Amino acid sequence: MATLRDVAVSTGLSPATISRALSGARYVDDATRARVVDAARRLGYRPNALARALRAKQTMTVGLIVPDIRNDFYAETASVLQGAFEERGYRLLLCITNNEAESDRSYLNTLAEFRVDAIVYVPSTPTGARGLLSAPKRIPIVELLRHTEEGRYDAIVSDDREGAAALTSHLIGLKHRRIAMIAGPESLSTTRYRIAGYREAMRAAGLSARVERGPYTPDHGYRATRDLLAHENKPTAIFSSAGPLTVGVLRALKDLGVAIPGDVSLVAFEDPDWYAAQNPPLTCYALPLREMALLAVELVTKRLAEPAEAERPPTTLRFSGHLIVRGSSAPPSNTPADL
Amino acid sequence: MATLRDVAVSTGLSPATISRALSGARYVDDATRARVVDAARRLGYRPNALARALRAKQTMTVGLIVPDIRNDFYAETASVLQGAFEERGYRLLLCITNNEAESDRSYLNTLAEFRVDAIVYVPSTPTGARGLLSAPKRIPIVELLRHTEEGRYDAIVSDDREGAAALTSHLIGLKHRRIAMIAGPESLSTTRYRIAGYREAMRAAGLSARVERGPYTPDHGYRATRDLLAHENKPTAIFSSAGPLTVGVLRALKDLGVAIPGDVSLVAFEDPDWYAAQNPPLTCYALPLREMALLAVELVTKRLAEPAEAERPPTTLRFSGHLIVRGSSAPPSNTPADL
DNA sequence: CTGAAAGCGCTAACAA
DNA sequence: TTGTTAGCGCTTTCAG
Repeated sequence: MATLRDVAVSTGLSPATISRALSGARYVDDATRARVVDAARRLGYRPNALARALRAKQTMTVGLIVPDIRNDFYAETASVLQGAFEERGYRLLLCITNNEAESDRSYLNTLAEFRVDAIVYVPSTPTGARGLLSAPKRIPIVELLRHTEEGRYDAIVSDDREGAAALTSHLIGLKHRRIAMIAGPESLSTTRYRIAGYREAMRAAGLSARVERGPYTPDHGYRATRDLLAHENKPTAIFSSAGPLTVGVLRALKDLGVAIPGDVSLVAFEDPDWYAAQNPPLTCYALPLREMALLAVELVTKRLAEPAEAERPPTTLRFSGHLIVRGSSAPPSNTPADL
Repeated sequence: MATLRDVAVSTGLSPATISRALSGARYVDDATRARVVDAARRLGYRPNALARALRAKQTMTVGLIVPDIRNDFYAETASVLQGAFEERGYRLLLCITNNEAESDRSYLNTLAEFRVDAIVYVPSTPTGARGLLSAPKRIPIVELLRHTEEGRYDAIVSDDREGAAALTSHLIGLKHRRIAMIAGPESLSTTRYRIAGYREAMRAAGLSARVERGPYTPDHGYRATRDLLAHENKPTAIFSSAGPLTVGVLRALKDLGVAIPGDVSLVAFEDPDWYAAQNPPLTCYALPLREMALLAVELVTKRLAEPAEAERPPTTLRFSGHLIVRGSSAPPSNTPADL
């Protein structure tokens, strides 16, 4: 691989001049630059980003830690982040934790070793980036979508409580009384808030809650649904709190021959593309994912660019989504709603 | 940020010893190592991966270039790759091209500058990694899922032609005669092969083909479907050649009040989770994505590890998927199939 | 088993 | 405008 020195030798100039000609725009004779650029091309020279980063003390790389890239929720987020950072000249180092707390710790450290300029972090732990405590240098971290107990970092989160309450209230408004929720693991902040919102809405209506906890997988959605419908007093409505769960719920309802919304109403958190394409399309609570991700980029680049920003205390921004009523929710069959 | 030298000073040892104690396992006294490890922890020392890579001439980083991470097809692939490379100690640098050829070129070069040890590349151009031609050093590249004209790299691809033919033949077997295909842009190898497979099956049955080309987006799927159903001689079956297209197709059919499979049968390429959860579940052609991705990792690490492998000529491996018949395909209503 | 010295490829003072 | 020098943080001979 050709180095800057090779270009220097081949042109009879000094390395410094090559460097200036190729990156530092100023102080180079036009003719010289032309000669350099030409030689560089001929030699197939590619600057070594590592060496450059080592000198410059910045890698132009941002670490992204997400729980699961197959989940549209995070895929959409990653996609937006990648595009926005790309525009600003940053690369993205992707880490996938599968919702495992131990992975969080390990990736956070790996990213620190790689000297990423910043980290966008969707935490899978209640405790957060404390595994980084070793690193004295404060590397900007923004927590996205989920957040941790300690308020040491910027956080951009959704109002999960409100969303869950909105979905639940919608069902209650349709006169459902036995509404079950299928939730994720309680170690995650989103899960806790969604459960809280659901419980509050139920309590306010004098109804008793029923929550099925488990991992954020189709399997859990499937099993929970079958469990819920296996017993007496089965729910007339189900609230699925995440995309992967919904996949399982739908499969289970199909396998059981349960009609939506005829036998059971279904509402869900988030709004991946395919929800609207369902038959019937799913009532859901949609979050402004794109805006949230873009704000994360904004926040990070601001902290990176302005030294003064580095010391500003961390802020938490909370975004609201909105309820989208579609065909999957209707009054329970034996209790017509008075519309 | 603490450096190796800081640890050296703090222990009264030399940098060389610290380095050996922390990475090079051999030739260090146990007591010394303990002292070093302790000091390192106390100082919050994190080795600088950049400096290490610069010296070692390997970054332990693999570049991944995919067209669209929101597409389950690539999300699943990325997820498997990330896990497998992680296990082998490699990080993943993620690039998303949005199916734009120019992005391919630019990312390929960025990755070269970053001195990634290898690249897993899902190409969005017909020409391929020729934008890398500048780099004399041969960096291992494996083309995944799609491939390019030049056979200069290892390639792991699916038998798209066979898959498309299988889906089409399935519909023909059900006695459909007007079968339309909704396809992607012809610049992509997958598109060309899928179209070819479809055309061949149609021709073999003496039927005339109808292909709607466009970008791999729900929008294109939506518009194409509406177009197809707007005219006389509308198709009795639709073949959607990718997940994002299917989202649009389903939405259009719903908006038009067209029943599946009553009015129109629908079959699709690939098999994201939610296909099976559809109502009716979608007949599709599923590819062994996981196996393909794992093989890519295998191939890359082999080339990386064994110097002899570096010179082995590139191979192309083609994987077959299998047809999964589900509820979305049935005989056309006015022409009952003789089963 | 440990230390000294050199250098990976680049950039940024400082001189010329 | 161009060249010289030093050094980012690490590993790796080569001596001791």
